[in-house]
Amino acid sequence: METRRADMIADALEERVFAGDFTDGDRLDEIRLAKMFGVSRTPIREALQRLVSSGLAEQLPRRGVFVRQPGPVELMEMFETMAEIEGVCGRLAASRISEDALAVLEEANARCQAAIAADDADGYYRENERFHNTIYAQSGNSFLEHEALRLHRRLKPYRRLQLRLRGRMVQSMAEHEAIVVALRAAEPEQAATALRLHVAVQGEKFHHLLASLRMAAQ
Amino acid sequence: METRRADMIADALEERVFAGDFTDGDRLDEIRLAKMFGVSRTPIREALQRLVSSGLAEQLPRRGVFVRQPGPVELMEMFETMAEIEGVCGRLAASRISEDALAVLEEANARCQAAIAADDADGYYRENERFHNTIYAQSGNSFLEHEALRLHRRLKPYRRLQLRLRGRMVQSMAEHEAIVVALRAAEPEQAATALRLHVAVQGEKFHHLLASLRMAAQ
DNA sequence: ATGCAATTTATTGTATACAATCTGGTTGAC
DNA sequence: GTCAACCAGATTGTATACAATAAATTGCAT
Repeated sequence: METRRADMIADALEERVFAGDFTDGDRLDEIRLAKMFGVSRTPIREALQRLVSSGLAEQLPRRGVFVRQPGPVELMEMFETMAEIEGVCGRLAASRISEDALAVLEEANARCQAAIAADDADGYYRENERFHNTIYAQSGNSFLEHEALRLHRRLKPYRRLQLRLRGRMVQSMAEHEAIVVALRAAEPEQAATALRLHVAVQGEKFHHLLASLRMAAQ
Repeated sequence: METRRADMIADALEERVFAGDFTDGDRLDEIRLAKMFGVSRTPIREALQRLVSSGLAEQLPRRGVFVRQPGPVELMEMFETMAEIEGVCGRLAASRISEDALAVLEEANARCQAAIAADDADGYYRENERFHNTIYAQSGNSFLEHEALRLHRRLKPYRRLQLRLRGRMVQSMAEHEAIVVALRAAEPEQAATALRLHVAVQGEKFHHLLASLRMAAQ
């Protein structure tokens, strides 16, 4: 349970950054935020430090902290890194995954299919996340798992966007199937490649999305 | 330049944790530290939060922050993760590395050789670090580079220990040579494997070291 | 003597007060 | 008119004061 106000405020601020209430370059004014949350500057400052340490904001000493949304280049880099890390998880999982976990993956995929049929985007996303988290865990390396979860969390808003593209969900499902096949066959390189591609495609799709948004803006 | 006291204190505390002045489970008493550094609790608390966010300490709400040295299992997990990430950097670098960077790698290796001949452990370590940092950078993905640097920094003290094993430095050098060959040949998988093995061996050696230390303790 | 409970003490979390420094604009010299 | 120095206001960084909560100690009953 979160009992520290600073932590609750940090969560709230992260939400609002993701939601776009605060956008890139905005200064996070301590006094303003303090009034906004009805607390003193102290817990605000602690919360801001947490944002900084998780990369959502940047601190210029004696000048303040500014939200720092990643630009297109950094986003692509983050997607590439995520793809590589998921590939690693897959390669390790291929030789370590349990039968139960394989069942969980297949179940998640089945529910994803159902969600597509029902046009339930939230349900799809929830099961999709479950699929990926399971693979992280089955890497058998909890340190790596946590790193993967961290990055996943950071990319969440963007990953989600990309799913809105027409036909992306069915394609994504096909990729999931291929991943399970490789894992069940205990083929490390195949699993790694399948996962790497799966996430890399997400990055590409996202890139296309960005490009089309930019076109639309002109 | 570091002008904020909190940041300087954070650096100092990290040093002392690495040096073993504070060991696993120790509570980092705010008042004690405040007196020790001659400041108030405020900058101490900021510094402690930095330690927590970098994983060197753990915070139990309303109870304090405690240093948290990784145990043998977590250390092996960290080494494995480092090995995988370096492998990834190598694979990406194989198709992206510049001629200049290749020259830097070869120069670093030459200086490593010289340091071995001169029995200069510090020099060896410095050039070794340069070697690895160059590969991170040549992954062409600065986000990945930063992640690699972060982990590297975290493992630094342990990596260093392992070099003290007899014959390890010459073996390590041979591995470096193989890595450069793979990179120059632009062979992604070969480079990835060479780097993965190189770091994985470090983990193994470190494990042996731990085991022998444990034997000696009995 | 031991186990439990109430109180006391110590420590963290938050609020406020003060110091240091950065920003922006104004003034003055050239 | 341009540029630099300086002053006023605002904002961050640090110190201290207060509140809330967890640990420790004492006292009591068994």
